[in-house]
Amino acid sequence: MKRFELVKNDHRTHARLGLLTTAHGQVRTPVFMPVGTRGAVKGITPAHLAQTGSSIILANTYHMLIRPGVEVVEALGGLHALMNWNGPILTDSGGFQVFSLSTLNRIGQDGVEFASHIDGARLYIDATVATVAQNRLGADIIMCFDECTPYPCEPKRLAEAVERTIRWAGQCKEAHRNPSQLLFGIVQGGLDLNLRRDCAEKLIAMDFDGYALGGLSVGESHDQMIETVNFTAPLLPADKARYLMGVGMPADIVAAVRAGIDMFDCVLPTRNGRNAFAFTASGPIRLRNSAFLKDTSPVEAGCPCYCCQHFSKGTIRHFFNVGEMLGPILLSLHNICYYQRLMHDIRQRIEDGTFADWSAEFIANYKEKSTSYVEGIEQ
RNA sequence: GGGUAGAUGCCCGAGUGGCUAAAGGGGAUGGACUGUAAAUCCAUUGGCUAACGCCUACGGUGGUUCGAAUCCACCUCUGCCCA
Repeated sequence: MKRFELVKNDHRTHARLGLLTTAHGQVRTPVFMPVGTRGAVKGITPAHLAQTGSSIILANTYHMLIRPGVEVVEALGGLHALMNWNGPILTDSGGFQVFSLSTLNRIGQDGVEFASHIDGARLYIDATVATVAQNRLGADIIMCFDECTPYPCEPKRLAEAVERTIRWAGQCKEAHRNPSQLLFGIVQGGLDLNLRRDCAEKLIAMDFDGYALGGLSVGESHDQMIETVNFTAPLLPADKARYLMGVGMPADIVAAVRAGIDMFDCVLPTRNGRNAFAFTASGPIRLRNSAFLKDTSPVEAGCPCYCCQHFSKGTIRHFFNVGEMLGPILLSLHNICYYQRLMHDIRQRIEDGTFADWSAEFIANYKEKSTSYVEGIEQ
């Protein structure tokens, strides 16, 4: 069975349409995957999630290992039952926590020793542990255990991380016991293009079901990230899915699709939604701002989501102002709906051949509207 | 009428002679967030100014002092207790 079918290549960019087949259904790419780290996409019921056009969602191995643990997930009927999601699920291996919880772990040659961020309990994760856990959780796509590096990063550290990531990838491949689950390798290397190429070549030789780009959107600028994606994506096999992990802002996604990326995940729509930040076609808005006090219009005119169909900006501002949980819930829902509409537009544009101009204009517009986005984070 | 406690910036509230335009909350305003330790975090919040700085401020009026939100006198108002 073919796991990834290339449906169409855009003529003027590296963008492509694809169809990813998993044990729980097919996914049209380019795709955005909402993040449900601990088994739930924060604030959104699976029914509402499906209504946004989401076809595949994420969960996180590290967090599910900490609580409730693999055995409990199994006892509850597996990840799909726990999440009440019958579509495809992808689990991240915990490699991102090597980065995000760097103050709570110690990286060794063979694995990573975590001190639980909940109670300090020791949790050792290596390639085998991560792979076996993901086999048992039962996700449709599982990720190799990798070392996500920070930005900036010492060249020596970066090279060591790439070396470990490659070695661990081989161990993941070896430990992988369930062929109905797709296993993706992860290309690391920071902004070092030679390391990226090296890592990609070695992973490709191991023949994974798909390839991810990791270690990006960790503090570098949009342009730095896209430069790295532009260089690395074409190195990957055309007949396998390409996944840019953790990305990103709408313009990041559009730019990466231009480079030939098929899959994305990001916490921005839900996290920013909880923090009163709404993505809209005419740029981001912050619903806590007093400008919306008596605004009777929806967050985004024409948006079909439940939030925009039934609530005004003024009402949502009120919910945030008084701390009602409905505010975060509604904006999370809207933001995911926005992201899925964006992905739909992207696929449609590739389909009808108007993606190149449209995407260039989209990126230019978005850059203009978001200052922090252009500047990146100075370190 | 007698006694007693108090009056601080938008609000609550610390501060009992100089380090005070005044702690800490709250509220308000703005910002950040990229494979989620985040329904979180950060900044600003008397006036004028680009800034140095100047002015006005701790119930009121006077006073003591080189210097007062802080000490003294009187006044005004508020809470509580007793008649």
